[in-house]
Amino acid sequence: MTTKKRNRNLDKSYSPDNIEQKWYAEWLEHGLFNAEINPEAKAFSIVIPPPNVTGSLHVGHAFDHTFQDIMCRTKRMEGYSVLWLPGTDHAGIATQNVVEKDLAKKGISRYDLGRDEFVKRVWEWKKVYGSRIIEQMKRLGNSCDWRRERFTLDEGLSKAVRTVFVRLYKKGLIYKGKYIVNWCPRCTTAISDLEVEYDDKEGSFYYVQYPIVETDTEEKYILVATTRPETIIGDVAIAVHPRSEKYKHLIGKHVRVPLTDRIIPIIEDNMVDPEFGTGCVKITPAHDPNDFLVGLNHNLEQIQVIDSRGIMNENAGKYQGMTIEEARKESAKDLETLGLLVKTEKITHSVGHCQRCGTTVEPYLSEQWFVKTKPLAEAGVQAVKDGRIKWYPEQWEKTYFNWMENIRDWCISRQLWWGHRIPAWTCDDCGHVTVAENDPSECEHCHSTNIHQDNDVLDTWFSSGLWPFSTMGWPDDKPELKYFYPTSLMVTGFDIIFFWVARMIMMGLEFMGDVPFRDVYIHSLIRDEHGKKMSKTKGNVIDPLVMIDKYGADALRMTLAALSVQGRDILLSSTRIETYRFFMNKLWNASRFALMNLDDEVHYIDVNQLHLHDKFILTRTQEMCKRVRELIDSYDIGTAARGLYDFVWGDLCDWYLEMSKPALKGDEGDARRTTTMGVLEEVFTKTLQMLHPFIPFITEELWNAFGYGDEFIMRSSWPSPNNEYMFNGVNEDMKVLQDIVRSLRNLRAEAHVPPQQWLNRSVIRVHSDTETSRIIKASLNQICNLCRVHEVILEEPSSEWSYGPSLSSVSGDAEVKLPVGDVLDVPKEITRLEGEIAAIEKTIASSQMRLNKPEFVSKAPAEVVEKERSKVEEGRAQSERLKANLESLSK
RNA sequence: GGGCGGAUAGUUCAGCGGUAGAACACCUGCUUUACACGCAGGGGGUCGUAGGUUCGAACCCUGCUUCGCCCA
Repeated sequence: MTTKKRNRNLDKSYSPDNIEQKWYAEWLEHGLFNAEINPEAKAFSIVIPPPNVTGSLHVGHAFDHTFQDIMCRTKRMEGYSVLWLPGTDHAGIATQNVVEKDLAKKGISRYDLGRDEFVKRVWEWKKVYGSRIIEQMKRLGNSCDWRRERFTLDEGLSKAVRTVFVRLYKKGLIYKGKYIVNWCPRCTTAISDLEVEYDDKEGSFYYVQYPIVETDTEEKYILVATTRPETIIGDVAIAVHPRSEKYKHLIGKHVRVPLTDRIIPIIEDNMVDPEFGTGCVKITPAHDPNDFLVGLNHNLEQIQVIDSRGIMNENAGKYQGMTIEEARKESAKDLETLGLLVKTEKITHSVGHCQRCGTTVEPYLSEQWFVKTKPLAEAGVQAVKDGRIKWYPEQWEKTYFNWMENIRDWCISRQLWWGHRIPAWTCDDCGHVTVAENDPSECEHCHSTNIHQDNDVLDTWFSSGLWPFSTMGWPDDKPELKYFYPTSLMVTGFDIIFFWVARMIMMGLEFMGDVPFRDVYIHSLIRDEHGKKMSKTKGNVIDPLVMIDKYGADALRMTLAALSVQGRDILLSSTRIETYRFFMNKLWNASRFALMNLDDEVHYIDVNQLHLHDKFILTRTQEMCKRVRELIDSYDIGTAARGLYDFVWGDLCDWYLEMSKPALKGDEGDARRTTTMGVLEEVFTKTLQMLHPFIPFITEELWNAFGYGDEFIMRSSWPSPNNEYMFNGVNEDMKVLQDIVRSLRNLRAEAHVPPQQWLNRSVIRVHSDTETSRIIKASLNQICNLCRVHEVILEEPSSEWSYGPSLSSVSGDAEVKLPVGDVLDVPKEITRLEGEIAAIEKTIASSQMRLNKPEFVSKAPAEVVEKERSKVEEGRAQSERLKANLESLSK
């Protein structure tokens, strides 16, 4: 005989306080999150998308992490050796900005400190604040192997970054050059194309006349439209389309650049759209990416008039020292004075902004490092086409292909101090650039010791791209890499598909020779309850930590899991979380009920003692074990969570627990009581296990209360369906019973019988040779119990009616009646019956209409036709019975 | 300009070829011996629009309207 030490003194309502922290500490202490290389077991691994070290946990992380935690916990229970590898990234610009702002409060700039001292300060800052988000992740219940926590600027990861840089450089896939890049004048650094966000902004089109120098033309001016008059002083040409009827006779002539004395040519270039604006454009190679290319093709001068801080420079003449905005106004005014400004026109155009600080991005000519991405991208496309990587939902594959197939070179240098400094040293004597993994002491070409390291650091995403293998010790040959790489799954938001997912694929293929992950699950973003993006300025941010404090981590996790659907934004509100908080209490109380009715003995189920409702809940439990696992394995955690919610609240609490009460009280004898206890044990054990990945804390607590604490639920195996407890047809039979019960309860409510009042009897009239009759007969006591009547009488529909005035309704092929004596409100009951009859006849009519169509009968599947026929048949029988009742009332 | 996704009950969403569902909100009863963080019952939808395919369409196809996102 097995016994369990039960805790029958659970609080009347669930409170997550203490419980969550207590179990997290226990799990940690027992090393349950630790990933071990176990050749006997299959590996399952996820590397976490490293949050920004400056950040704090927002609800998007909470969602992302809940999803990963559910996967990891489930896989552990399924017997995999699971690695969930956590960490943070150094977020170059963001972190540098934060620390600079902090210093600014004390009136210090990073230049006052110098590079080394500043970087030291950032590290200090990181030490103090960088662990905040990690602590927050723990509150959510993340089962990460914290021993393996990594940071993109760690020694190991930095080594990986250098190795990759050097190898790509040697392969010719990294190069340095002077190009137009996106430049943030506030952050004073280059940024990649992806870090520019475009917004429609109000602006003006300035129509400016450029005086033609030659006198042999009919026109004296050529009219150019520009949004940026402040760059006119940097103009080096006017371009027209070679076949432009309007302008082709001007090709080769010259114009005088307004506001200057310079003379520039009118050139032809296919890039010009003759339909747009005035049909010709000014060329400013130093301040526009398109003009830059035109300038290269025509070998034009590059005149920079704006500096790295967005201030007009020494080439800008009288505008020197002005901001771009000021210079724009001022030059427009001057053009007007000169009579060269024909008109201005309001337009909306797309303007790029720095993703980090919102400042208008400037096209800026500077020396930068780039990755030649084409060859890497081709391999990345192939990996997905081959099926080595699968996207969930599949549609994202298209987005990925589209970007990868049109990829442009990636500007990887940043003019920052916080980050991986570019491992390139230029020789002051011979000019040769030495790129090396270890800091060189001399130029590899001329052996001069007069060398200096490049000042720039690498884009943070350069190091994030290596995350799936750099975190496992690459470039060293580590057993982790063999066992856990490629990782099983990447879970992240669609907003970083290009920034990160695509780059990990390229880097993984290039350096590991294999994909970084087999599956990539892309989820939507969390928005507020009105579908608005959460932002601090809008004040609609839902802080997951506040929600955890208020409702508990389990409630938040369950909410996020249940709301998750593929391919749609997730709208979250605190009332949503409240709903799932109530679910925790429901589960708590259901368990409390079970515990109050269990003794310390573990009772086994005597299959011969099972009633319909027992078989039903046992069968449903086994079905859930199979289904939930399948759903989780196919990443459909939303359906899984909602299914569990409905199962617990509906099948288990509303029906089974209510129906188990008589047996548990002993009303059905000892054998029934012990078997029912066995059923509770079976159902609760498995239910808690299935719920555990979603709501780990409360399930661990309840697992203990049930006395299973010799082993953590976290370490238990995913429950497997037991065929002995699966019974054919019980779900359908149960539905018949439930419909009868609902009909009777409905009659009670219609007659305003107070819920607690017991009625003497109800009568169910059904042919005794039917399934329905068999089902009801076997569950008479249950009907009494659920409908609060002392007696249920089963009789033939033809029997003479002898129970006086009563309410009646139909349920399937049964007629349910509730004798209520003289209190029957006859006119009201007549109206109700008429309504019920009308509803039934409507369904008969619609079925009949289908059956009347010969095509339906001949073409629809036989079972569908049969279903319609039986609907008509049953409907007619029902309506006849109700009509008879109606008639007897009307008398 | 190219691409993607959404439009279903008051609200937020499931359903995605065979009789419209849930949660919240609303209404009516309830101190029913697990739970008022609860129980029972109820009202509420011509499934954006116009066509098409089909015996049958919320579901498949096409156009349109509208909202959102990504890319250029």
